[in-house]
Amino acid sequence: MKNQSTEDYIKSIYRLQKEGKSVTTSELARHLQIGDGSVTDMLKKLSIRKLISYEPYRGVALTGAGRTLALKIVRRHRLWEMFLVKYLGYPWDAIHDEAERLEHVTSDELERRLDITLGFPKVDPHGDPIPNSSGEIEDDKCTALSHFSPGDSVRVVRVSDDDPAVLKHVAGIGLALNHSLVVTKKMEFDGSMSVKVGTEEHFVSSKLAEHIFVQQE
Amino acid sequence: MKNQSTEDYIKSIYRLQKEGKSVTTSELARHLQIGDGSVTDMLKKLSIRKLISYEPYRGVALTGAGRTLALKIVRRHRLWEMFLVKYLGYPWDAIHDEAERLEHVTSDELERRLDITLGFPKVDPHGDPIPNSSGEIEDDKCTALSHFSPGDSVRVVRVSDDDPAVLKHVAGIGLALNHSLVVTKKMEFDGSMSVKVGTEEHFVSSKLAEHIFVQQE
DNA sequence: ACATATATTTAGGTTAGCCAAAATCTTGAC
DNA sequence: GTCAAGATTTTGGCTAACCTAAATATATGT
Repeated sequence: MKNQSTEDYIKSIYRLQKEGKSVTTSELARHLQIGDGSVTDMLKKLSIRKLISYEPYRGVALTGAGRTLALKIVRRHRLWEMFLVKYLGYPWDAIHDEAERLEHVTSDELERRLDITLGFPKVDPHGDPIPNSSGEIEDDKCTALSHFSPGDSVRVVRVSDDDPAVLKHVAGIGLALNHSLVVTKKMEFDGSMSVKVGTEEHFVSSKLAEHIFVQQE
Repeated sequence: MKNQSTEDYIKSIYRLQKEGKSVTTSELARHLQIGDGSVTDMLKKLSIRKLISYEPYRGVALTGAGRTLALKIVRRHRLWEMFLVKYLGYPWDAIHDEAERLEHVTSDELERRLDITLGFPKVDPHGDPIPNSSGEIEDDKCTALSHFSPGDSVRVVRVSDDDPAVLKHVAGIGLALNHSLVVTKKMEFDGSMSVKVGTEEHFVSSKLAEHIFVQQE
């Protein structure tokens, strides 16, 4: 489908841009698992359609229209994720790919009705904010767990959905959105820590701690 | 998408085959709104993939695998229709096109969960039977309203979803699935009739009567 | 500043699915 | 049985999105 591909590019550019990475051809190619040459082709087309500004050899940036489209796709993706969990009982580590497909076939009407049925959710099941219908999105004010120290009491606000295995593991140690935990130990040499969830104590590698985002309580 | 197109062809062939029409190239082309030559191309490909048996100049028929695929798509379509009505509050005349898109991006797992959440529905919102997960479908034992005569008391079992306007009109005169009605008059010269729905009397053109399927009570 | 490593673009080629027009087959009237 | 009308297939072409390899631009270390 024409849409499919366009939307994938725009979404990836949005992601990379947001992560602060410079959005280069090769970065995009890696992200989309597509050859560099193919990406260059597509960037030219997206540029003609005014969804991105593209200067050969200088990387790309979303235009206003591009950003609007990106946020629409993100909104649909996250609404679907919410729906999959809330109505179909999916675990939070199995929703990404389904939503990835559904987002591309979602009409304005369907988007609107999903939003209503779900009760206008503000965040998706991983805690990522859902842009509103006007394309505004709140930037989250949370910090990676890895930045905290023993004694700190925090609440889980978001868990990175980059890797389903991380999500599965997080659920496995009894954590979920809005759960509280206390940092009990921190190994300075490798950044790993121990945290107390309820009455249980769990080991958290530094890698894992970078994927769990929290707010201090 | 590769799937998209394949599934559209297979579904159309299934439909035409079921309606008893001979499934010819031109019939398919008209149904799919595609040029005759393009259809010939595609039929050859589908034939190679053993989804249809195709004899040039002689039309096509689904193979076992083709029929299985067709029923899978029909199942997904009708599950989605059910979902759109039951959970998102869509009116029954606005669900066809949405389901048409959703059906192509539905994994086995999603299909399974939809089925469970909906409570294993046997028919979609228009009364069309939903094939089970093994690809078995009940053939409906209903008759067009147009075949009945004054005095007959019948129950609405299915309404053709060919034309959204028909669905809208049927709802407009207070009819829905499982509602009862009595034929009060029939004009022999044009086949139109009057029916009593609850306390109200409504005119039903012969065209309309051919799209409402009922069982005698 | 220069050479080289790396990133990016260009060029040529592929596949899926479509179209329009030309060629060919089938069928029904006579 | 023949022939024209209608249906079907064939042919040549197009676009979107991809690929690989060659060419070119940028960036880096000294």
